[in-house]
Amino acid sequence: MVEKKLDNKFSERLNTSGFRFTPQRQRVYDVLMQKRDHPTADEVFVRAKKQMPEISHATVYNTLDALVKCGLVKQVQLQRGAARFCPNMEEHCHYYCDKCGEVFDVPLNKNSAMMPSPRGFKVDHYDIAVHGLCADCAKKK
Amino acid sequence: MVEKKLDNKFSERLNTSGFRFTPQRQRVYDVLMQKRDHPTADEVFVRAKKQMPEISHATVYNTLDALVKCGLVKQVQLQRGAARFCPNMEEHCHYYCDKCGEVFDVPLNKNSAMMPSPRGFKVDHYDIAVHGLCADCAKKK
DNA sequence: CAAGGACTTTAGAATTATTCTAAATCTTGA
DNA sequence: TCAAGATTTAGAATAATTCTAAAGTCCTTG
Repeated sequence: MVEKKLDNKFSERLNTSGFRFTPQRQRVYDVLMQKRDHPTADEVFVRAKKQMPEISHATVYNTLDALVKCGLVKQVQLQRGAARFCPNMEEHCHYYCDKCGEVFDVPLNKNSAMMPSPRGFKVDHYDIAVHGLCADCAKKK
Repeated sequence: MVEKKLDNKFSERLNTSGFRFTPQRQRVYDVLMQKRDHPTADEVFVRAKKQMPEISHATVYNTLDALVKCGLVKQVQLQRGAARFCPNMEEHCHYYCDKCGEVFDVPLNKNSAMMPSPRGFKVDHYDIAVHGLCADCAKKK
């Protein structure tokens, strides 16, 4: 029971939040790390299936929730419809093109602390999106 | 055709974006103004129905979209699931309690300009949410 | 090793949120 | 007044997510 501890960071992180390591969870996390384009749960499902054809829809949803709870992944809700997922845990904000749907991360300097703090509110995390047109779409318009 | 122009700000704003004034749109907007608790489209529908029983679901959705396009209302996506709507067009951010779901606006000082600007990206608007626990829920925990 | 328990996965059903469709109605300008 | 275009409506359709029940896995204890 002791020797599996050092498996890797990923497995440790799951464990400390009370989750077990499973191949499905590894696979979902790998999918997110491999192509960092902020896929939806369904896109993750499709990609995960390529190497693990028997994985189910529900597992992908459950896993994404678990990873969010572990602090391994961020859930991003940029518009109505499907949530997107992002394994970049650095402090950053999302630039979102309302035309083509492209999303990209922009690191955030420390001064995000400029946010006012209503008394008593216990901040968990900030969620900052910038909507507009990406360079390409802006040109075309 | 001329004398309706000065109806009110609301109607003007619709017109300048190519929308017509309709009683349904007025009603939906009134609902948002009367109770500023960031209702979902469905909650708006229920409230609107009280004084306008024949209003339809689709109209509420269409209207909310129209109001967002006019710049009269903001759409807020704080979590998975239903979008919420907010008639406060001042620069502000949303504090959201992940436990009880309460949302409140906090005005934002001018220094929101601190946001980095990737070259070529044409910013339309910022969308800033702060997740955590409201004072009440933080106490209980 | 066997049994029990907790956690996880799976397929598919169910639910929720939103969008679409087609027909009816309304408004506006010619 | 008429035609075009916008709007509304009920209900169907779609999309996104959650739920359910059964089966599988892994660990711990006897």
